[in-house]
Amino acid sequence: MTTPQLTKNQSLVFDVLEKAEGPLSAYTILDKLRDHGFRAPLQVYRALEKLLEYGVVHRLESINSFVACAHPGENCHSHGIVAFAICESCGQVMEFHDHEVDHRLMAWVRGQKFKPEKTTIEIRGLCETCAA
Amino acid sequence: MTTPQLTKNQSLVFDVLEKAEGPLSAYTILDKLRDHGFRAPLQVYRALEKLLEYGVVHRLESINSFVACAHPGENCHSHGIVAFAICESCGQVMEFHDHEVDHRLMAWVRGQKFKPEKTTIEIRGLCETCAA
DNA sequence: ATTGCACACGTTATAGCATAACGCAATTGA
DNA sequence: TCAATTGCGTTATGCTATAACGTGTGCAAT
Ligand SMILES: [Zn+2]
Ligand SMILES: [Zn+2]
Ligand SMILES: [Zn+2]
Ligand SMILES: [Zn+2]
Repeated sequence: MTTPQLTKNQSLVFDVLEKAEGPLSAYTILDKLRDHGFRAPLQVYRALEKLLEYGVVHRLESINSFVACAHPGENCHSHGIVAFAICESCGQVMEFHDHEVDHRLMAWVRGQKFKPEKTTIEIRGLCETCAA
Repeated sequence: MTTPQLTKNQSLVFDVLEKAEGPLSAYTILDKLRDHGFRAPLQVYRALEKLLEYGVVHRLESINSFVACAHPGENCHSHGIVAFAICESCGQVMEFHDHEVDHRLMAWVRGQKFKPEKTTIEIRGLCETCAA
């Protein structure tokens, strides 16, 4: 899927996420955009829905937050499963792909005749700096 | 860690989860226990906190729900990372462990000097029955 | 040109998930 | 006995997400 031209709200939300140091909750994004006319959560959630669809933003299920894709330009949807390491102290997120992990997980679910749609891999812990 | 004797509330919550067909939200558990005197969400969340600590219940981050461990008797914490396949149609959950997946993920984070604490792997999709 | 449709947007209200803060009672162990 | 710990009950609050309604705009088919 190619990323279409973003609408005004989508651009605003994406810019906030791109400039952020780490993942943001929808309500944090809302607060950062009040000066730009945002008044309600739905304005954020509707933009996020599209950005997720385009693959330029990821949702971190374990912390109810959103982060800009770390691979600008590429289409993250084509990399297979995306995994995240999330520092619980500073919020920094590392994003990576591992085909062997994909392969093992998909082999297992196929063996169960399970049809996968969306996979979440999130490792919470401490980044190098915060663990020191 | 060995599982201590459960308190009354912990037993009630655990029994509800064990008898359930699939994962339940905390508020669903609350509703099922109103006849037993439960009145407030905290009664459920406090019991869940302990059950998670003992490893007899798992939290499914992607659907804000809780499920009894599929490996009664064993201590699930000792199996390394636990992965779940969650049917989005019927709610059925399959739980499994894969040491190779653990190994790859842990090797990657070690390479980043990241110190992992808790890992979530959740595959949402359709089970064999629902995909037919 | 008019109609119909798709889509983004704005607003209000509501639903669903989780914890803070207080106090009380029972247990334990010094 | 006294202090510390743990579980429990209650009230209130905060955070996350969506339902339902209406508006306006652009565009294609008639
Ligand atoms: Zn990405
Ligand atoms: Zn950190
Ligand atoms: Zn388990
Ligand atoms: Zn199913």
